Amino acid sequence: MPELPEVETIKNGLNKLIINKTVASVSYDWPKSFPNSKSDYKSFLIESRVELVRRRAKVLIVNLSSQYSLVIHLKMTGQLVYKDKKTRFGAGHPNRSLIGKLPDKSTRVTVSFDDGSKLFFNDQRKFGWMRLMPTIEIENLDFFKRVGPEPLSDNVNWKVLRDRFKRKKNSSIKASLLDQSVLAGIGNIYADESLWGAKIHPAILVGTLKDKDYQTLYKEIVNVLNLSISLGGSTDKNYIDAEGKKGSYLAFAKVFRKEGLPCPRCGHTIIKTRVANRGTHLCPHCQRR
DNA sequence: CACTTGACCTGTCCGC
DNA sequence: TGCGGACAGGTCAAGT
Repeated sequence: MPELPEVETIKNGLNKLIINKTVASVSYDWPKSFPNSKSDYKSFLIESRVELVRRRAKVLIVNLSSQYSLVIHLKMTGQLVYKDKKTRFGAGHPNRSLIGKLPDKSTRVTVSFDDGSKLFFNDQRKFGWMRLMPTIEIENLDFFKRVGPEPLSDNVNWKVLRDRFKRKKNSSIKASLLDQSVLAGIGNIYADESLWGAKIHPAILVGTLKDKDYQTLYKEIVNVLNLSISLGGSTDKNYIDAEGKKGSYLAFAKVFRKEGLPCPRCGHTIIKTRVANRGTHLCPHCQRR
């Protein structure tokens, strides 16, 4: 899915595109993608106004004037794409092939605003969801009660990272980075990229890490996430932002999907293996066990 | 408890 | 071409 940088990019886009718009109607064709009762969305989504779009971990929160919010998880293949009435996606338009023909067969939910513009929730694999709930109850969701701190928050530093990893000492470092209750927002791409930056083998057990490792790893996580946000995230297959644009981070990635290519640091061949049951990319020379 | 595996889905790619 | 299996950015429930 969209990881932290992709969700952040979508959030920024939506804050430019849908603030103060009023919902006119909603339609959906896959109930699990929109698990809300008809009376709820008629009362608290229709005719309510979008006030603010926020992000926590990989989750988007659209605050509505009804005191309800849409809580959205895009999981692996979810997209949130805005399309207004006047933009023409004619031949030659850069986003034509991506959003010109929406809705399409992957469109699960369509939110229509009263000015005729629409927000499409597309999701090929149907893992994602868009749930309506009272804004004050969001913090009580199990996920939000357990989720770890935001890695780019001012309150987080390498010592926080070390403390968060304490209870994971018998897990691999990669599995721990993917665990949202340890640290929020990191997924498979940025786990591999930051471990390469820190020269740490993904299968190393957390219990063997030294303070120096945490210092380096924390710095790499911040660098990698910030770089990706500045590049609009990573587009591997499905990801596009709220305007239909792809992200360009993977052109700068060092190991993710780079198996068979030389390591940009030492020239040894990058390999792909399996750690924590996930495809894992690393340089076997720089990242020793 | 901590940790791993299977399930949720569709689509694509690769080997036979 | 067709078919089976593995795999894909995430998370949860159920297993050990």
